[in-house]
Amino acid sequence: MSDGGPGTRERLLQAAREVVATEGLEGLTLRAIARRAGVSHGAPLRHFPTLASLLSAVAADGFRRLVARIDDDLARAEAVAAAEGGRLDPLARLAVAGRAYVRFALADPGVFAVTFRPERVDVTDPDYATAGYASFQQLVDLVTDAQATGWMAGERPEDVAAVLWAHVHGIAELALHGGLPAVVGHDDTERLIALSNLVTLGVETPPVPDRPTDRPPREEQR
Amino acid sequence: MSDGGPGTRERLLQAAREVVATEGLEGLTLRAIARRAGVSHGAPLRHFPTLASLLSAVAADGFRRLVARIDDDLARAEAVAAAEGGRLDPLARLAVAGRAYVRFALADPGVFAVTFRPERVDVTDPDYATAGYASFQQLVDLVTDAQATGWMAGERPEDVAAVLWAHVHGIAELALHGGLPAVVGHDDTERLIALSNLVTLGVETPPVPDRPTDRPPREEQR
DNA sequence: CCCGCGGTGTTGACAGTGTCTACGTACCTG
DNA sequence: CAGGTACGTAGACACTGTCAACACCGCGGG
Repeated sequence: MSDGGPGTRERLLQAAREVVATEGLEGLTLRAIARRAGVSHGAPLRHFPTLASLLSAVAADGFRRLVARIDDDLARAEAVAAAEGGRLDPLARLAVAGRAYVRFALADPGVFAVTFRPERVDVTDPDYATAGYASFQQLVDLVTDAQATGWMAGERPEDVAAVLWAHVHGIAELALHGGLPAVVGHDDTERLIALSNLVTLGVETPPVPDRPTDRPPREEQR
Repeated sequence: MSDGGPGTRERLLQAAREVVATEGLEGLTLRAIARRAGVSHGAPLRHFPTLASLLSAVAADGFRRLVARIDDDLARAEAVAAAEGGRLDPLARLAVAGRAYVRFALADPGVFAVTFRPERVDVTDPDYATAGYASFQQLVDLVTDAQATGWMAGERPEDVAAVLWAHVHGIAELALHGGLPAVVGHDDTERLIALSNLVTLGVETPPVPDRPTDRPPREEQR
């Protein structure tokens, strides 16, 4: 047998990402995933007991990519600050993490939507739960650092982290599905992110250079 | 004409609210609504061209009740302040409105969930759009008042309102579907609301007395 | 050898969904 | 009284997720 292609299980996960990217949440159906992966409509059930568990696997992977993206943006912003002979304030780091969260949501809206839609995902899936917990813990650590400077000192870091997460998540959902132009008159998400960070943290968002591999150098095609 | 009960159209809307309250978003199906209303599965389509448009009507009504609830809580908090010989700061009014928003979400989770789920609602429905716009405008007015005191002066009030709305909405979604205990270790939503207001507005949330008619005696028009 | 056997995939069911169409009725108006 | 219109029903259609039955295929043990 040729080991050239990935296993069917991986192909199913990739097919799910492609379907949600092109057809949206509505079209994210078990049979559509099977069609995209080139297998029969019953084949996915040999690898996942149910559709929700397949989507949970996609979501857990999304959590892990989110954590990596935030870490990467933090390192990137820190490098900029170091080049100017300084270091990033803990509040500034929180601001960078918040922007990275929203950017991640905008870069992969389908996976992001699946991840936080409890009616599509099996929230009791252990892999999903631990990946989500790790993502939350990343934020708690940033909050703990910030509290050392006196900001929101005395509050439980988990509570502060939950509030900040809710705020940033609300911004992401507004940018994704809220119809920004209809409600605000423009669609400058970056401005709303900066304003959100200013309101919650009282801090300007530090610059983060665009990553070279963010989008393959393909111009929009016709 | 109208003699015995409400018209079929009203019965359908009420049935939709009951179904989502008891069966959740998953069970909110056209045929389930029809069954609950005691009509055949095709009858709803005589009043609404599609399921999404029926849910849009439910959502638009939800928007109007939300506006009324926030106005009511504002008046209530203002009365408390007046009894103590003072008046509410504009930032304090924003805090009261934010708490009212979350409380509304918790009081009617089903309707709230439907209202902000674009895949269930027809967002182009004119009634839905104008009701949603009115709700947003209520917030913009509160923000404009607060800006007169110097807070976030110079920012477009629509932008500030959008950010605050996203924050409060994120808190509501976290409280509803985020599994607060799993992520934070307790389920004290009031504390998270207060903390959110403290972070965004730098202000303690003023007290709002519980309304006596919070769950009104479900009176039917007869 | 071949025999079973577990992993994998296919096919065909089944109940349930939203929506469309055909049909019936009851009521109001000209 | 005739006719049209609003409303409700029943049946179909193409979907969906899930399950059961069947087929293939690489193996290890009699």
